[in-house]
Amino acid sequence: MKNLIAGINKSFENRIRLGIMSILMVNDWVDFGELKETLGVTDGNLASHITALEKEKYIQVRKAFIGKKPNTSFQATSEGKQAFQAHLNALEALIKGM
Amino acid sequence: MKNLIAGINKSFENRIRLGIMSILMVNDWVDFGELKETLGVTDGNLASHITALEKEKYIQVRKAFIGKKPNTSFQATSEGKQAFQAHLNALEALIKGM
DNA sequence: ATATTTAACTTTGCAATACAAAGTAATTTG
DNA sequence: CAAATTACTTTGTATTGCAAAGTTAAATAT
Repeated sequence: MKNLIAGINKSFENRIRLGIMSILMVNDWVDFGELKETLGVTDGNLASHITALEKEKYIQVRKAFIGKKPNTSFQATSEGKQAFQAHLNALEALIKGM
Repeated sequence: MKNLIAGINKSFENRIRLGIMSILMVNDWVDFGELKETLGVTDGNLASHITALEKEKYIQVRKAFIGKKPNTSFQATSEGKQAFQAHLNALEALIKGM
């Protein structure tokens, strides 16, 4: 029984960030509005969590226009997917016992 | 894709609390020292997380003497096990996608 | 019999985090 | 021109997390 929580990634501890990454693991280019609605958070709160994940280079941003409306969408980077998968593995190892 | 993170239990978001509960899911009456060593945390920090879980009635405490040394050990309550299992289920649902 | 050690905290103090709410900017639609 | 929409940013506050130091009580070493 050693180093049990070492693999847990601080960046993914928060449930909103956990939610964002989960969504982006299986969906490409999900936009701000959809994330916001899916997670049920305020836009300011979502924006700050997104910024945090961006800083770690776990997600990347694309700004575009859909029709005439501005649209910001997000994708997990391969680094992000890798790190998140590692986090999930650590979680699983933790749960399944030592 | 709805209510994705609703089942995530705030009490288990923190990795130390996650670690404590994981250990107590499969081990009965684990003592302070072992938790501390296994998780690699300071005693003050561990104590505070334990207090938090205790307040939620997710774990219970037993104070005893082993030989002549005082010994405090912990067990997950059935409420705690249930709540933690629900948390894990929520995590799994989240990860496996909607 | 003092002094030190050990276990398990508690307190202190500070830095980081989380979040809502309000404010902002650049369109676009009424 | 006014109101709405998108996507933020800023502000302010409350909570959390954590290390380090202090505390208590009993145990052991000198």
